[in-house]
Amino acid sequence: MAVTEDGVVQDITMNKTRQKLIRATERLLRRDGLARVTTRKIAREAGVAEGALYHHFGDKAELLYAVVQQSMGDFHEVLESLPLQVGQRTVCENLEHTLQAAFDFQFRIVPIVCSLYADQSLLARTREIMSERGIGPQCSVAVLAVYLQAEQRLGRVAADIEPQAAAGLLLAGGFHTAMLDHLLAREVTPAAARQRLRETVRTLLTGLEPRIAAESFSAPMTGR
Amino acid sequence: MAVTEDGVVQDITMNKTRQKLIRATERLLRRDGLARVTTRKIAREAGVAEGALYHHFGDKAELLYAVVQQSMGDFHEVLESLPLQVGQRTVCENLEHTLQAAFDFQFRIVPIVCSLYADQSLLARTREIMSERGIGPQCSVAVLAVYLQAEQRLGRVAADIEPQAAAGLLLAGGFHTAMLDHLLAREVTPAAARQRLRETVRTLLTGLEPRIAAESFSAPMTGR
Amino acid sequence: MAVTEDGVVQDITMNKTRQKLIRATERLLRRDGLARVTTRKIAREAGVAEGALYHHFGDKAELLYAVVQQSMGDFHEVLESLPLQVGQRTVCENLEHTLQAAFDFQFRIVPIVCSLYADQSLLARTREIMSERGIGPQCSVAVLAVYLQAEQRLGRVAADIEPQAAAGLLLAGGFHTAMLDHLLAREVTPAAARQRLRETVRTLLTGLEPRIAAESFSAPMTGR
Amino acid sequence: MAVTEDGVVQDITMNKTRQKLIRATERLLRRDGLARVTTRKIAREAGVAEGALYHHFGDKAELLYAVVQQSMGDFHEVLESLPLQVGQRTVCENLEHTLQAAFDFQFRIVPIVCSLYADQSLLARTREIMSERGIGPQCSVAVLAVYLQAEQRLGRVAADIEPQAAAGLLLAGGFHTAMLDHLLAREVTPAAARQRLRETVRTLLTGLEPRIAAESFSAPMTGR
DNA sequence: AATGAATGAGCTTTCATTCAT
DNA sequence: GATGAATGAAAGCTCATTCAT
Repeated sequence: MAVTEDGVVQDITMNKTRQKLIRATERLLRRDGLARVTTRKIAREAGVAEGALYHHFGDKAELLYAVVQQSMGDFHEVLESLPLQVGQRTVCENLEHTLQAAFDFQFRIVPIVCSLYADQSLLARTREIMSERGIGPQCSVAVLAVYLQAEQRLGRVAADIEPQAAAGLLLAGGFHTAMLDHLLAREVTPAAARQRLRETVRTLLTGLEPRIAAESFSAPMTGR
Repeated sequence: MAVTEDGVVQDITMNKTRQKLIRATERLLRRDGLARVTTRKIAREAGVAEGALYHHFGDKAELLYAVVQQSMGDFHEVLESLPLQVGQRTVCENLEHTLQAAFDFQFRIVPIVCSLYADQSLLARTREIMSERGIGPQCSVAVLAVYLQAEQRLGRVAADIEPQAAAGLLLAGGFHTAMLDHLLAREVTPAAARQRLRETVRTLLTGLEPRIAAESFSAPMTGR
Repeated sequence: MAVTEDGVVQDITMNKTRQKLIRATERLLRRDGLARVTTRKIAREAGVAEGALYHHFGDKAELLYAVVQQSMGDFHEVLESLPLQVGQRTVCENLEHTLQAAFDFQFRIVPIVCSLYADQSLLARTREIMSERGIGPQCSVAVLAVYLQAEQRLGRVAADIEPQAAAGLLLAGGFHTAMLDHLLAREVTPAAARQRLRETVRTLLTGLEPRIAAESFSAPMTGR
Repeated sequence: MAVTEDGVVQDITMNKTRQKLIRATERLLRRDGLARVTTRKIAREAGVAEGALYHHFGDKAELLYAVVQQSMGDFHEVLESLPLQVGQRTVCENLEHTLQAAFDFQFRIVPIVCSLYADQSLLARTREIMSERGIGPQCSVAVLAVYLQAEQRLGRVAADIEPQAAAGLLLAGGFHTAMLDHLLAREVTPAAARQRLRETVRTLLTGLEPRIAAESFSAPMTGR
């Protein structure tokens, strides 16, 4: 037994191999997708024997659950510092900065998250894990919505929009873009990605409706 | 074209065995996920021999692609008719109608499309198919962007937004929502889905930025 | 019923398809090898339906036998005119000319003949066909041996060599070379092939033993 | 190197399962021909699981190649010792000894090597393997040619013949004979085979050309 | 006689899992 | 705990053959 830097007591040898396996699996999942991740590849990538996997996990699925747990755990860390930004700088800057970090994360987990959809029983188990631990993508949306709501109170965001819908749109944009980048094997430079993201934020901030002061008294052109 | 013994006119796409295979595949994909759907199971579910699959489709990937294509159904028509809607009714109505059809489609194909990401080589194969036939999700985005651009020219959409970014955002919203519905096994009533979609469209139309002071006293332009 | 130019009575329609199938099979056998020749490819190459094959042949093996019969039939035609050359021109010229024709033939049938060895039961059936019709590669050897024997009688070939062994060597050289050309995918120009063949013939004509008149009275250097 | 429980020293090539597979394959290849030899049958014949085959060989082709390599056995050694025979005993004896070993090898591999020609893609794969490892039938020809050249320098072989052509002819003779033995299912006693080989060597040594008049009265130099 | 969709056994290969060392 | 050879059940796919038209 030993105590790690985090102060957590753990059996070192056990966790060494266990962690190596989890990290190797995550790396492979990201690179090749679930269907191409075999126990043999995992063992090789982790630098341990194939049989060792079964000392630490009941079967392959349990190893997978461990990876999902760990990946999902990171999910809302991305948005962690957002509440501290309320009222600071401009809303536009805050959103851009946050979504930039979100996108980096989203781009990395697309292959893992999507892989879950290839196996309904794996997806169901993931659902349970998220529910048990109170995590999941909906949490990120919630955090972002809370931020927008706080800015609404400060009058820095329009009062009549639905923060939940806006937050969903913002995160959806990043995830969808990440998926298309993977699907189309697009090579996007950081600068282009940044520019793309900026346009998205600006579009959502200004809205699609024409805003012509002179006409604001006449009947709205896109009313319903 | 050919006439069956029943006197029913049918074209190639109505082939009986072919249809049985596509429908069986869709059923299994939704129920079990791609990783658990084998050619053997598909054939049994369709009530045909395994070899028949390879008479009608070059390989499993092509069958999958046929399922996606068939699922597009209504959405494809809605998308095609979108250019005709330019200047008609309100922008809000047109977007809601289009996104409604999009969401129906997206909800159906999430389990299939996401499954592709579980296998990088299948993803690459899909990329090829799309590239050969000049199709793919980016086409839907493009069609929607063209529509927005046309409305921009008519002054029914703000001149300074990026149609591409706005179109991406709108479709991303639906896809992301569909993914979450599947992941969380949410049971969403059609009415709730409709309401949700309306909020999303409204949010994007009005934008997050607070309206200028002069207007903030008048009734909101797109209140509900 | 009709009579062909060869004076053979045959049902034209039957033989048309039958011949198309045999020729298509031979072509494919040559190009792809037995393992890659499927009934589907044969039918397509012949321009008939797959089922038609079974109207003319009991099964695939029977079609193959027909091809082998036809190919083997050509086997000794190659050496047909050789008996007429006895005593004409030089032995060297006659051999070169004959082996040139033999090689062209051998190069073409290597893939077919070798394919037979991939299936012992096919090889056994071929053995029967050859035995029934009195054909086969050994006949070519025999024809060449008879020629050499005849030249021996005229004193144009050494009296103390075994015609059978010499004939075997000559034909073996061509066949072996043809096999290596196929195996190594060598591209040999007609000129190079001709040169190669000439050296072979010359080597066999002169023999490996040193022939130094002055020493012919001393003990032979390579006697036994 | 490793020592088994029996205290037997063994190296990698002596691996038990590996050897069982190679021997089973050779047996089946000889009995049924490549077209009828499946991985299933090989595993059953070897008494191991089908999957074991893929632990020891990358694919079926590599197993086949291992069979060929193992079959070379004695012949390889004889070929290697050939350079040491230069100037030793008589050329005739050396050739007979070498070709005897060659024929034993050739007779065994005819069913395998010929089978390769039944599948152009397998033939191409073989070509690659040979090219990678710098081996192949042409190497045997080359070694024999080098030997003949060395004997030429010693005056024990005629100076004006082409060693390459002569070496090719000698090995071709054995291969062709082996092919005919298989095709015609000839049962040849070792004594008859020996005699046949002797005649072939003698024929090539003396050549077909009639000896010059001056000598034709003396006893033949290599009579029997 | 000719067609070609349909069949289903069988192919090579993969891979999660076990177990003697 | 760790190892990695061995297992054997599937996987995707092929193909000779049949049969209703």
